[in-house]
Amino acid sequence: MLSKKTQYALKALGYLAARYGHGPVLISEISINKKIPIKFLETILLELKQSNILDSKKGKGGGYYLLQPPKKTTLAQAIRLVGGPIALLPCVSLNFYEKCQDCDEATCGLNKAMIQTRDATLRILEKKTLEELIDVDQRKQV
Amino acid sequence: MLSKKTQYALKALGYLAARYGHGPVLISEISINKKIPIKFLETILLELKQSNILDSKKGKGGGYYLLQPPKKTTLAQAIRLVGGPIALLPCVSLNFYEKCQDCDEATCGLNKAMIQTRDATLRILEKKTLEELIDVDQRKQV
DNA sequence: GATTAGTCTATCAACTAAGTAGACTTAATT
DNA sequence: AATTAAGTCTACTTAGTTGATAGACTAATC
Repeated sequence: MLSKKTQYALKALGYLAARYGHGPVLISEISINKKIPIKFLETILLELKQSNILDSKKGKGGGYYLLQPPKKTTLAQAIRLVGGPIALLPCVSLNFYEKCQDCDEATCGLNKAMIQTRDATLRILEKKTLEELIDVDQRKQV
Repeated sequence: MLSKKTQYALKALGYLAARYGHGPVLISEISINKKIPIKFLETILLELKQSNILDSKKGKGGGYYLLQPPKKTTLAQAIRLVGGPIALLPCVSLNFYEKCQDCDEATCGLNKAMIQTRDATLRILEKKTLEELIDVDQRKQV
């Protein structure tokens, strides 16, 4: 299961994706529409900004906005930015790898099984982009 | 990523699978071989016992053992016993479902994407059993 | 310069991971 | 039968991480 933070980040990115090209969006607007605690959302958006996927504008008429078209960012990228590992075990994670102390990966059955699930998951998450997060009925707006 | 507890549980079950039919196995033996903190392991095994997948024998010559042949338990079952959700979001979890407050599942793009990854993951985890967790070079013993 | 909105710091609560201490149970030894 | 050793079972404590809240601060616009 993804952390709350990651879940919120995906929802916020989806909301911003629907508004791409239409100027900054208020934190409070995202918070209300996506039911995300506003102070938690602040820190998440700030972190996403520091990852250079978002930018913000201060003052009146300010807010957050996507830097690139939604199509350019895959779900796998988005998850890794805030949430960390996609794999179920550290020893099969591509980006957050840690070696097991107790087993040899060449013979470990658990490792083999988890690599398969990781690959199956990535096959999907690397194809889907932020554009797919836009609700079907809003998609024409983009 | 699975919780530490779930990771440990899978490793312990794998160890017990390799010893299935050969009497009780000491907690301390599993702890040493699988590098799991012994007191943490105790609580995990106890919980697994209460799920009726393991049983234990107290006193001298005691220990834990699998109740059923390793083949009978899938990895999906094992993970759910201790770790909970396999899905990446609550709103796509079969066994730990929670409705999102902010979206309609019929139109939500995130929901759709995550259902696909859940199904891909389950397709694998429901085929693999505890038998596959036995190290290749030990498998003949069973 | 007043208002609006993002940024930063500090704090708190809940949960997970892990360790400590001891009680209870069984089997072997005497 | 009593003792002892080998094991699980139960309760409590601590450290670290995650989730969530509050308030002061900074920057941009009007």
